[in-house]
Amino acid sequence: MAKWLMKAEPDPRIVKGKDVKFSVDDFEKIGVSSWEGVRNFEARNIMRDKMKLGDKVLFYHSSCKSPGITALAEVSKESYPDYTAWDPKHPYFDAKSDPESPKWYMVDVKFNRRLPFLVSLVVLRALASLSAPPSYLPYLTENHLAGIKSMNLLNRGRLSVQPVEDVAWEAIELLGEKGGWEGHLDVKGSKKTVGKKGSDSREGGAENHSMDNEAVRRTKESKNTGGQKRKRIIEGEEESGRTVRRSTRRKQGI
DNA sequence: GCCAACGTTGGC
DNA sequence: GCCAACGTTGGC
Repeated sequence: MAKWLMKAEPDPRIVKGKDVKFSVDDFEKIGVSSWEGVRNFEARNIMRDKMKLGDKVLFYHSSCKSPGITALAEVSKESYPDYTAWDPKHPYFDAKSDPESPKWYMVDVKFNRRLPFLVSLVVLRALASLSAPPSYLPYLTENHLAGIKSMNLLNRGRLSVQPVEDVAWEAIELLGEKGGWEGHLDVKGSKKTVGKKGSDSREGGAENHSMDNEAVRRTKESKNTGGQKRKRIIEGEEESGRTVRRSTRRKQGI
């Protein structure tokens, strides 16, 4: 059984007069949701070709105060055309998608359970900067740490539907279940830079002298330093002509 | 609100 | 088929 991570936006955002937010609260309430609105070929291909019934899903909060993994879910229906692309009134309308040969696909995902601890992006980045599992997370193995380091989430920020390795899944599940980094990793560290905008962004105020917070800071400084240019071949398809460009978001399916 | 990263488009 | 320009993503 394969494993995946899927992003959604928990904060309200109006597109074409409709709110496209979809939070873990919404998800839990609704139980099962279609995953419409993905307008990126690689993510689409994963949903269309790879995601199978019963596959496990990490539910991720994106574009919000504390981005991170909030819940576990699973695929409850395999791919079918994303019909929202055909409705001109819909936020995710795409004039290039034709019911006769659908361009965009989606799956249904079923809410399983919340993680007691938010496994935030900040925490994951901080852990990924360590060379060994920290002593305050005794359940975290070297393999887990390696799994975290190689997560698409950390290395390919913009892919909204992405594969997750078994060992990374296990690490996330343990972290979300057990926590244990409080007081060690500066989770509130996602706060704004105090003072000037733009230029020299340090981490907000806090005089963090612990090794762990040092890890957080270092991570932030060395962030996505572009680096390797990658060429990504999206198997199977070249699309021509202009399309709706949104690629990551989705709307709530009510 | 800013802006780096990067996916997509389209001119050549 | 390359690559500059463009527009979006999404963390901060």
